[in-house]
Formats: sequence, C-alpha cells, structure tokens
Amino acid sequence: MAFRKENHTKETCSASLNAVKDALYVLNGKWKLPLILTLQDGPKRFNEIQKSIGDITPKILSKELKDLELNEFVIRKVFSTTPVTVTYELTEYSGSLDRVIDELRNWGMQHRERLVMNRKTAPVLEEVLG
Amino acid sequence: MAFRKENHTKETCSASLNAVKDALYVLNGKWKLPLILTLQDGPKRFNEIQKSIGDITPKILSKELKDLELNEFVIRKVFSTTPVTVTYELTEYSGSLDRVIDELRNWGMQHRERLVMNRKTAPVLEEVLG
DNA sequence: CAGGATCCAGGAAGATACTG
DNA sequence: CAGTATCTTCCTGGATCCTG
Repeated sequence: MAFRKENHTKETCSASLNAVKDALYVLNGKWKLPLILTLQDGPKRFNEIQKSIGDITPKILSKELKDLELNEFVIRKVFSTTPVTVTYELTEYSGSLDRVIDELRNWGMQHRERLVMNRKTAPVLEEVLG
Repeated sequence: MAFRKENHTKETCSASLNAVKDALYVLNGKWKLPLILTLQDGPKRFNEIQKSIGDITPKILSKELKDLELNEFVIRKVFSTTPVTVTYELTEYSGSLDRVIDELRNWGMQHRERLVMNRKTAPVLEEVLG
C-alpha cells in the first residue's frame, strides 16, 4: 500500500514518487512495450524487428534499443559476418518486468470495462487505442 | 505472467498490450501521480492543490483534474458559498491503483539499486530525477 | 545490413493575462 | 476563488537521405 497515511512524511513520499516515476519512465514511450513483446519470440536482427513491429524508423528503433540496453532488458550481439549481423535479445532481467506488466494489464482491463459499464466515454483511452 | 509464450497469439498479445497502455496512460504525464499523492491528505481546494504541488499553472491543473475526474479517481464538489468553493477529493475507486503503484514503486526501487550497483550510469533515470 | 545525420510536425506543458 | 484564453517553448517521434 504505497503512500498510505501512516507513512506519509515528505521524505518517504517523494522517494516513493521517484521510484514510481523510474518505473513508469522505463516503460513509457510509444515503442518500449511493443519492442519487448516482439523480442519475447526470441533474438531478432535489426531489420527483423523493424518489420515485425511495422512503421518504426531506423533512428527511433536504434534509440529505443539503446535505452533498453542501458536498462539491461536487452543484449546486443554482433557477429563478424560480412556484412555484420547484429541480434538483439531479451535478458533474464527483463523478466523482472513481468509482475509489473501483469499488474498493469489487469488493472487496465478492469478499468476499461468499468468505464464502459458506466457508459462514460473515456476520451483519454480512446485517444490511445484509436 | 503477461505475454508468456504459450498464450502468444497476435490477438491476446495486442489485447494485453492495449490494456497495459491503458494503465500507463492514466498514470502518465508530469502531474498525475503528484496530484493523486497530494489528494491523499484529504479533500483540497483548487488553490490549495496548486500551492501544495508547486509550479503547476492553473491551465494544466484544470486539465489534469478533469482527466482524473473522467477516470473516476477524483470527485469534484461545488459549494454555493460566495464566492463558490470547489473541492477535489479522491474516490474510493482511486484506491484500486494502490496495488499497481506499489508494484511500480517496488520495481523502480530495485531497478535503480541494480543500475547503481553495476556502476552503469543511467541517463534515462538521471534525466527524470535531476 | 545496421544504423547515423538532418530537418520537421504535433502535442504537452509553461508564461502571462484576464473573467464570472 | 476557480478557473479560461492566448501565445510560446520544448520534446517526442517521424520523414528522408546517407554511409561503413
């Protein structure tokens, strides 16, 4: 129970806030999740990834993969073929996200159902899902 | 265990993805979390909120509060005093976020520790936390 | 093939001023 | 007090072209 009253000093509170922001930050952006998902099929090469998630430009893909590398979710392997082959694959550590993602997914599903049941339109969600 | 291999069809996968995106969306942005946190102290008025989280402009605060209302995390109450008094307070439903936030917070803390231990600088996190 | 370089568009957020 | 209106700025991400 994060941030509950009994433990609600400024210090613990802002520490908690920062931790949550850390977590949100590594998952945020348009491509992080799709990238992680597609790599769960196994190692893939740059162009394979690009095809599999469609419409991502090389620049963005490159940047996103570097982010994922920095956070140790993805490992980049270079093979000295000609021309060189580069593969990206998920690390074991990336599995630590499973619990978080699972929680987000469950909450997200019930939230959408709730809004629909209440016959409220939810522009914020519609925007995201098209 | 989201997105695990055995259940990895395109349909279930993209449904899961969308649910996660829904959840991320409602928590995202610069002000959603700070706002929820400050309202955990109890109902507050517009200007009180503004002072308590510092540096948010009325326009942004107004918009963020409307988002939180749409998602049913916050309820707006108008009192016919002169001048009118408006309070914002958390709904019970907002408590459903506790589990999610808790999971995010725990993961965020261990992730930061991990990166520090590995002596990797983590630009992505440093940017966020200053 | 695997990316980097350059330029550009759109949305989120800030500054400032104003109103019922 | 509780916002709205307008203008500007910044930042993410996209388009296009280029190279070891």
